[in-house]
Amino acid sequence: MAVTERRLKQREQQKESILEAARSIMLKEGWAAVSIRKIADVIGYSLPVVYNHFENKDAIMEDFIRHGFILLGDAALDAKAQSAEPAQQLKLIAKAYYEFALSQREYYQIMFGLGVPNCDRAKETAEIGRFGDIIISTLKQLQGGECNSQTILKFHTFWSILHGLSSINMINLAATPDELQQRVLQDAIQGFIMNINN
Amino acid sequence: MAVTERRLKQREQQKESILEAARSIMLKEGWAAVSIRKIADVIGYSLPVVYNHFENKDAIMEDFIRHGFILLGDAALDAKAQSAEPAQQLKLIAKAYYEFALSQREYYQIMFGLGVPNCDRAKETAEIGRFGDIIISTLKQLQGGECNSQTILKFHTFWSILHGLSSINMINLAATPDELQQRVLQDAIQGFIMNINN
DNA sequence: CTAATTTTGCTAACAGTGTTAACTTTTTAT
DNA sequence: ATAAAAAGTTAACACTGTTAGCAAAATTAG
Repeated sequence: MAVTERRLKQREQQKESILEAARSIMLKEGWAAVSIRKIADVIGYSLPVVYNHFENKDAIMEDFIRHGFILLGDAALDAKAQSAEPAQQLKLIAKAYYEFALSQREYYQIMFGLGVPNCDRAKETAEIGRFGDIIISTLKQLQGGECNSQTILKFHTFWSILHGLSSINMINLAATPDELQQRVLQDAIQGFIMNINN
Repeated sequence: MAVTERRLKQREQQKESILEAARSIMLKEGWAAVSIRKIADVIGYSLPVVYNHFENKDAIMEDFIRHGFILLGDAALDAKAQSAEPAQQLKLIAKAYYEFALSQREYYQIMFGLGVPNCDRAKETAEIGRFGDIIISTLKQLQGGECNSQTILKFHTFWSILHGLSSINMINLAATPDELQQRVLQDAIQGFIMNINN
C-alpha cells in the first residue's frame, strides 16, 4: 500500500513545518518567545498536533541543539576543507567556530546555555560526536596519525578555548573590538598548536 | 522619628528573606523552579509583596548574578591571598574559579547562561568589575606594574580560558576525570603566564 | 456502495506562570 | 478620635505547557 508511505511523508512534512515555525520564531524573538501555541498558529493546526511529533517542548529544543551541532559541524568541515595542512586547518576551524557563535547567537545559546538541566543524554548525541570527530581527526594528523589518550584531552582543551573566547565575548559584547578579539583567538590557537606535542 | 528607620529595617529584612527564599528554592530545584508564588509562600506573605521589592522576576535574577560575582570575587581574593607571587596567585585563582563553577553550578549557570537577554547593562555592574579588577591587578603585577592596553586583553584571555574549561566540563560532565581536568587547566594557565609578555 | 475502524484534528480544560488593579486592614500623625 | 498613609490581600488578566475527551475525516473491509 502506497497510502501508508504517503502518510508517513505527510507526517514528516508536518514535523518539518513545526520545526521551521519554531525556528523562525526563535530567530525573530529568541527561544524564550517560542510557545507551542504560536507554533500551532503558524502551521495552521491546533495545539495538540504539535504533541503528535514532540513529547514536550524540551524535545523541540533538543532537536534544535542537534541541528545547531550539525550547522557547527558543517562550518567546521567547510573551514577544514580550505587547507590541507592540519595546523592551518585548526586555525580556520577556530575562526569558523567563533563566527558561528557570534552570528548564530540564538543557536549557540540554546546549545550551551542553561538549557542543559541535568547533564542529560541530550548532550551525548551523534551530532555532538560528529563535531568532535572532525576536530579530533585534525588533531590526530597534527600529532602524526596515532590517537593516544592525550588526544581527547587536547580536543577538550581546544574546544574550551573556542567556547571560552566566544561566550565571554558574547557576554562582554562591544567591550573589545571584534578584530582584536579575533587576534586574541588566533594567538591562543597558535599557542595551543605549538604545545600540541608537549 | 525612629519609626521610619525601623520601617526601613523591616523592609530590608523582608527583601533579604525574599532573596533567601529564592536562593533556597534555586539550590534545591534549580532556577527554573523559582516562582514568585513559591517565594511568597515561603516568606509567609501574599504574592504582590514581592513586587514591592523587585520590579519583576528578572530583577531577582540580576540580584543573584550580582551575588554570584561577589561570591566568585571573594573566592578569587581568598585564593590570591594564599601567595605573594603573582604567577602563583593566578594559578590559585584559576583553581578557585574552576571549583566555584563546579560546586556552585546553579549560580554559575545563571551568571553565564542564556539569562543574558540582550547584552544588557546587567552585565556591567560593579560586582563584575570588582571580579575583573582582582585579576587585572594581579596581571599588572606580573607585567611589572604598568597597565598597558594589552592588560585588559590579557584579562579577557585569562577569563576565557577559565570559563571555557569550566563550562565545557560542566556540559561534558564525567567525560573526563576531575583530576585530569585540573591538570589541563593548570597547563593552560602555565602557558598563559609564560606568554604574558609576548 | 455501505459499514466499521482507524487515523486525525479539534475544543475545552487543568495546573501552572508573571504581573497588576482594586480593595481592606493596619499603622502612623494630627 | 480622626484623617492620611502605608502595608497587605484578594481576584483577576493574559499567558504558559500539557492532556483528556470528543468530532470529523479518511481508510479499510464486507
